[in-house]
Amino acid sequence: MARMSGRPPRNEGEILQFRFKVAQHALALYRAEGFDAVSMRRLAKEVGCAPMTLYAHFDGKIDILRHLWADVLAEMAQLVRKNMAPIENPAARLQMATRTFVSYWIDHPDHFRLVFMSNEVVRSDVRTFMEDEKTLAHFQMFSDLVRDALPTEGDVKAKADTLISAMIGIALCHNTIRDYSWETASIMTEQLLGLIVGSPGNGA
Amino acid sequence: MARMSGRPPRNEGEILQFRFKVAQHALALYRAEGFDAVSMRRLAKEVGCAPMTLYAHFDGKIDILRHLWADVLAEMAQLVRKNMAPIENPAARLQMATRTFVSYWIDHPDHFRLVFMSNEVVRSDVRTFMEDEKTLAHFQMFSDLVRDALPTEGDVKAKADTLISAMIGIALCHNTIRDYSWETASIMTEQLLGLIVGSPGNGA
DNA sequence: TGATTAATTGTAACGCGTTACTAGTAAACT
DNA sequence: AGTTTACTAGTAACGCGTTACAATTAATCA
Repeated sequence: MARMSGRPPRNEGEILQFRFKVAQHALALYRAEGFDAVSMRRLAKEVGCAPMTLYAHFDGKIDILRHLWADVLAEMAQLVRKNMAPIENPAARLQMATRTFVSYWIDHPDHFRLVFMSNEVVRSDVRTFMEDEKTLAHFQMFSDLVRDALPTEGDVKAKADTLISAMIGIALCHNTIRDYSWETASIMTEQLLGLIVGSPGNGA
Repeated sequence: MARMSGRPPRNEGEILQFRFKVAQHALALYRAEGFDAVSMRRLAKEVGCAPMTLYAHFDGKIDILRHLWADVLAEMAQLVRKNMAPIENPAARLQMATRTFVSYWIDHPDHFRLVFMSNEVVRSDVRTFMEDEKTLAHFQMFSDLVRDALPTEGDVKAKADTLISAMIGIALCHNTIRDYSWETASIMTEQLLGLIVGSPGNGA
C-alpha cells in the first residue's frame, strides 16, 4: 500500500486560498445583501463552484459564518479603540469602551444576530468561535481595560468576564425582548461600571 | 354590502381552543423529542390538520413558539420560587434566585436556545415575547427581590433590569462561546450580586 | 499512452418554513 | 332546496441546509 502514483493531495496553501476566497465572497454577500443572502447555494454561485464543493472545504454553514463573526468583531473592536483613543483616564476609557460596545450591538441588530444568535451553535462540540488569537484579543482588551481602571488589583479576570457577559446580555435583551420596557442601555452600562470600579467588596 | 347570510365567523372560544390545542401538541412534541421535532409539518400531523391550516391560525412558527417560551419560563420561575421558599433573609433570597436562574439556563441549553436564541425574532415589529401578564410577572419577580434586598430604596428597576440582562448574558456566553475560558458562572453571579447589594454608589 | 488517485461536479433526495392558489366542506341565510 | 359565506384540505412551488452517490475532470505516476 501507500502507492506513489495518482493526483497528489491539494497544496495546503491552495486549501487556505480557497477557504479565504469563499470567506471573502461570503463577507461581501453579507455586507451587500444581509444575512439571508448568505446561503450555501447562493454563495457557491458567487464563488463560481458547485454548491456541494463547499462541503468539501467546510464542515457546514457555521464553519463559514465563523469568518463573518471575526470580521464583525474586528469592526466592533476597531470602533471601540477609535472612541477610546483620545481618552487618557483609565476609568473613563473603560466607560467609553463599555458604552461603545453595547451601543454597537444595539445599533446593529443584524450583526448581533449573526454573531451571538446563530443557531445550531449550542449543540455539538465543534469549536465555534475563536478561530485565531485575533478574535480572542478583542475580548482580552476588556481585561486590560479593567486592570487599568481598578484601584487595587485582583479579580480582574472575573470582573472582565462578568462585564463582557453582562454587556452582551444587555444587547441581547434589547434586541429580542422588545415588549418588556427595559431601562435605557446607557443606564444599565452605568450600573455595570459601578460593579467594576465601585465596591471594594470581595478579594484578598 | 354587509350581507347577513352565509356561515358565521368562528366562535372566539373555538379559535382560542384550537390555538390552545396546537400549543399543547407543540409543547408535548418539544418535551418529548426536542426542538427540531417541532416543525410545522410534523406539528400539523400531530394535531390532525393539514400543515397549511396552521398558517390560518398563527402568523408563523414563532407565533407558535411563543407558547413554548411561556411554558419554559414558567418552569424556570417555579424552580426559582421553590429554591427560595425556605430562605428568609432578603439578600440570601436574591442570591438563591440569581444562582438558580443562571444555573437553569446553563443546565438546559436547549431551553435557552428555544427562548432566547430563536432567530427571526430580531427583525419585524411583531410583538414577540410577553403574550400575557404571567410571562411578564416572571421578570417582575426580580424587581421585588431586588427591592427587598436593597438596604436603601431607589434604582430598583434599573438594578433589576441590569441583573436580568446580565444573568441572561452569562448564560448566553456559557452556552455559545465555549472556546473562551469563562470564569465560573457562580463566580460571575457573585460579582453581580455585589452590584446590587454592594456599593451604595449612585442614587439619592 | 494508460493507470491511478484526488478533486470537483451533477443529480437526486429529504425535510424544513413559507406563499399562492384551487377545490371542497360546513353552516348559516332566503 | 339553493345560495352565500367561512373555513379547511390539498397541491404545487420556491429556496433553504444537508447527505448520498454516480460521473467527470485533473494531475501525477509507470
